[in-house]
Amino acid sequence: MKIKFWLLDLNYEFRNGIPEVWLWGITSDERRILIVDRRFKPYFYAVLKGDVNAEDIGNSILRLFPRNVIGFEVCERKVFGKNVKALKIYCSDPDRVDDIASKVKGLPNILDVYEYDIRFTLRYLIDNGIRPCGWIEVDCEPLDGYGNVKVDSIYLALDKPISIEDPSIPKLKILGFWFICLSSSGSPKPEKDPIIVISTIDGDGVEKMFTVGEDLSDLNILKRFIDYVNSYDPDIIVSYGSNSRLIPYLLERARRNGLKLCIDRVGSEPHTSLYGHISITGRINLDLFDFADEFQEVKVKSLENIAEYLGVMKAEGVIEDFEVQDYWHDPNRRGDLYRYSMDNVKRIMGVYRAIIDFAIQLSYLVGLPLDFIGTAAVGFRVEWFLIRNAYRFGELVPKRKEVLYQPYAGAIVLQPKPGLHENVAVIDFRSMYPSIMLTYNVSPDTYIPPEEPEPQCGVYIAPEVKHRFKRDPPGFYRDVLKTLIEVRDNIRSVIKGLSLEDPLYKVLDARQKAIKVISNAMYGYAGWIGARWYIKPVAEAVTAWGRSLISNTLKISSEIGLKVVYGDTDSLFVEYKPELVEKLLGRIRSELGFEARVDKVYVRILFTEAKKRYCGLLEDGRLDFVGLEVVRGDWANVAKIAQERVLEIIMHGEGVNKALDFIRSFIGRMRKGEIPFKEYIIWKTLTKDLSEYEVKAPHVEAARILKEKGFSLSLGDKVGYIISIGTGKLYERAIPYMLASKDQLDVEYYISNQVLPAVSRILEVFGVREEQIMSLGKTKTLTDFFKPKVSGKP
DNA sequence: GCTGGGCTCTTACCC
DNA sequence: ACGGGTAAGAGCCCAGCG
Repeated sequence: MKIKFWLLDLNYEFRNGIPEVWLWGITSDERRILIVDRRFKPYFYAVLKGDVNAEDIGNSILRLFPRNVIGFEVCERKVFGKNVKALKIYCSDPDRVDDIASKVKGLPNILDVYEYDIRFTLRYLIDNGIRPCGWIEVDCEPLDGYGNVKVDSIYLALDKPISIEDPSIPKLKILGFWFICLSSSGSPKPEKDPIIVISTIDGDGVEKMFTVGEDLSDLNILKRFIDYVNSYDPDIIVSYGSNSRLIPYLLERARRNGLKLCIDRVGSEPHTSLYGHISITGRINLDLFDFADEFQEVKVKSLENIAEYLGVMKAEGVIEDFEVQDYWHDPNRRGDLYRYSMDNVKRIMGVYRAIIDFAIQLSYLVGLPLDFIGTAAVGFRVEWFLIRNAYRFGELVPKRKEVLYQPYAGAIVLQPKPGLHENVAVIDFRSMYPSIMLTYNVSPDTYIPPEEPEPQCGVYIAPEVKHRFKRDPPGFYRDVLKTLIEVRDNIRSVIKGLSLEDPLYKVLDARQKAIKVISNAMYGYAGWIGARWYIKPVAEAVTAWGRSLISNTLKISSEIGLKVVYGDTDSLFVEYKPELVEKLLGRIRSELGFEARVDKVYVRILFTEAKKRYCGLLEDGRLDFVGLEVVRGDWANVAKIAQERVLEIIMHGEGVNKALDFIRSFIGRMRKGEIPFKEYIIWKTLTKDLSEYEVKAPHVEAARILKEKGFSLSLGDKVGYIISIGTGKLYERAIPYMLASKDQLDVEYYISNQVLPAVSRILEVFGVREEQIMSLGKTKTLTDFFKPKVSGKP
């Protein structure tokens, strides 16, 4: 019989000497099924020396490893674009492929071995051309003997699964959860601190809450939680921080209580996978924290901040770990704990709804299961996408090598013309780096090293660096990028015909966004020394062509008399004279062979002397803040608020005097203590282990204090601290914000080292020096603002 | 012993 | 554990100083 299903998750089991791939699926009539495929065998490639008899070598390998090697095929493949003769060597045990490959590598007439490090389940997906979060059809028959598996039906695959193009998504059963623990000091420790409330919400909005009694024994609530998960039987279990914190905590609490946390579909506990995330067999363990990086505007990546940013819920009523005991021991406030726990599940469900379409499409495009895709760093997302395409291209996947880091030149950034400019158009090249790779066939398999002769087809030569790339045939990157662009254009034209309410709209829009993300990350991948396909000249050539594009555009601008005020990498900021701008775009198209467009027009734009920092007023009255303190996460809010307000005043033409009035009154309010404590917190990331810091720094000292008090901190965490009154270095005066109070704040430090630098950076452009801001001396008049003078720099 | 200039370390941004 | 280019503050070092 033929079964069509949507692939949720997969794993493999080694049973009776046969590797079985288990495909967890959902059918269109919403049955949960398991398909077992015993037909797929693990393998690796051995590339042979040119003049040998492949059959003989294959047979000798068969004889050498009678139990482990079960067959071979002779085949033609490519290694960095060069044709090679290879043996595809099939093994019996997926876990021994690595080992056999390394032994085969040592045999005579073998040049090298490949693809022994591609995981079996991913190998299965790639070779069958099927994708997680996609529809699949397979010929199969019912299968018995898998009694402990919790699905509606189990089948044995009789043939290769086939991918079915169908963008629809079945109704998934979702369960969001959160819990709160009672710690006596610092962060809760699962070895001693019990869970006091577990809250859940399902996909239909049904809320459940499990609470402990006065005895603080969490045995019972863990049991009830486990039972509930199993009876609801979700496809996706979603939370925030599940991989690093929540599930490990639950596992340890269960263990302490003599329980097994059996919440998967085979009756076992969650386990850590090779990729570092926690796997719940047959379900998706979705950790929304893994997607927090997508929201660059949110600086402190807490659940409440992400949820607020996405418009789910205000970041209010938050109860921090160290405050839990106060609430618990106060009968009047215990309810607040329960409310907060449930609020967090509401936040989780809201964030889930905001990201799930994108996550599903990224999983589909890249081919990594939904629970890996979030955990995978950008480089690995690109890489798995490439590996899948390499198979199609006949290119063997190179192994990762240790490569020496060698920096290379990047993009051009122009010195901005400081001051206020009116009517400025931002011209940018559309997807500059991907376009360059496409146009000049820049790819690891088209690169011609200096010692090699020029091929028949001719070469493209990169400016400055002179790296050469074959004109033909299309390289691996060109092929992949071309497909991505075609698919994206296609989707965008389909979307245009859909109404916003059409369920397909959301799906397809998410898909085209996923494609864009991967396309734009290809250049970065190419220059990453950890990349399997890393070849420095590939990345170096891309930036060289980019620089020449920008400098040629500059030349054309000056030829046609269009003034340029700034530019960065793939953009030029020019005075907005529509006819001249059109002329420029036309010449870019005809003379340079690239597409550029007017990205936006600023009614007014302010540059300081610094690159990468400006503020622009858009036609609709909104302000763009770029690079300035306003958008940085490592300045106290007082500085950001003050700078933002000053820029509003200036950009809307209200004049320098009004800005000065504002600053003086703001500083006055700071001194009177009218600004809330939280606006003084400075957040900085711990980028290494505390012991590895070479110099003392405030956030590192604050982190040390926290650690001493029993708070757990790890790499990548943000530390919030304030600077307190006192003498000595800043790092001696830094106090973690949760241990500090308002009266300890060194307000004068914040005025002189946070607020004044942030606002004077702006006002300097108008000739206002920092000392003048505080003095009540003569200040500029309103008319001066319209004839801005640059401060007295050489 | 203190000061200030210059260098280094560190973080976070832009594209 | 995706690239290079850039700004900026605070720590740190040490020459120079009656």
